[in-house]
Amino acid sequence: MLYNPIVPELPEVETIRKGLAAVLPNRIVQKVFVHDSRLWRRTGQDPTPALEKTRIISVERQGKWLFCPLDSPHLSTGTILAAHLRMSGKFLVDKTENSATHERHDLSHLRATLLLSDAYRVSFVDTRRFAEFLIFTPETGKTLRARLGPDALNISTETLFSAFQGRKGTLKAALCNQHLIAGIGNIYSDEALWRAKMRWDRPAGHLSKKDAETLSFHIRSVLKEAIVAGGTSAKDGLYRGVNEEKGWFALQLDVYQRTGYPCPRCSTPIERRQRGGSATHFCPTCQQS
DNA sequence: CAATTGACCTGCAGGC
DNA sequence: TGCCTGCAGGTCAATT
Repeated sequence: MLYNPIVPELPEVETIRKGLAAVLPNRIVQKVFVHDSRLWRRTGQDPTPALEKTRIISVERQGKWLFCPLDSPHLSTGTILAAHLRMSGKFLVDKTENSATHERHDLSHLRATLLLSDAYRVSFVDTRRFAEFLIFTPETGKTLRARLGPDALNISTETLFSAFQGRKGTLKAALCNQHLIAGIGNIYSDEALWRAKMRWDRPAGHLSKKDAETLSFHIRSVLKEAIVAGGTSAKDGLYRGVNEEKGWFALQLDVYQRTGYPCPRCSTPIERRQRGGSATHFCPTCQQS
């Protein structure tokens, strides 16, 4: 059986955000257990004590980041708890009196547990230990937020066009560059380029307005369709929603991890190129613009 | 400044 | 059976 770890990108993070947003807002963090201090490596400090007795205001998302604004008399106004799932981070939400969830799930990579009011429990599992948590104030988070590009979900022609202007790297690299546009990774860059019939190795800076219109349309539509499907999970893959549910967008993928299969448009076998640490999938025949 | 490469991690498939 | 290698890839620091 093929092992296909599916890494969370915008649609997967958005699906998780919705799941968390159904429970977290207005609940109080009663207790925090951090089982792996590497989770906080960016600041090097475990802010667990400061988190307790705070109220979670909402659960928001920009790109692949989750942001939870907090309300506490002990924290300065605007303090935010942020999480990035990186490769394999997963949230599970259940109630403490319902131990079945935890018994069912493999918790050997449990990294943190948050106990909330009304007996809700949020478990954070991360096999590969790339995920990170971060607490920042508007002041300390300025750099992070400023370096993050506009969210890809509703990216406009104008925004895409100006973000790619002057770039000499490939379209693929620009699409995956979170400083330019936030939320797209390896799956959805391949899928958007296939839908737009564009070569992955075109210089990003050469896009015309018309090209930017075409590409931004396909970015928006592939991301929205994937969100409707609940994201992409693979057989035995890593991504799950907060209630352990799989997403079904894998059934709608046209090129990603479909090397050798016929292109849905022209039947040419899909090709694969290694690009740095990741692979690009494309149709050599009908992705020529 | 922009682009590229290696490090960080772990589990599994496939080869021998 | 078990060891070894390659692959999955988001982000950042270091390098070109």
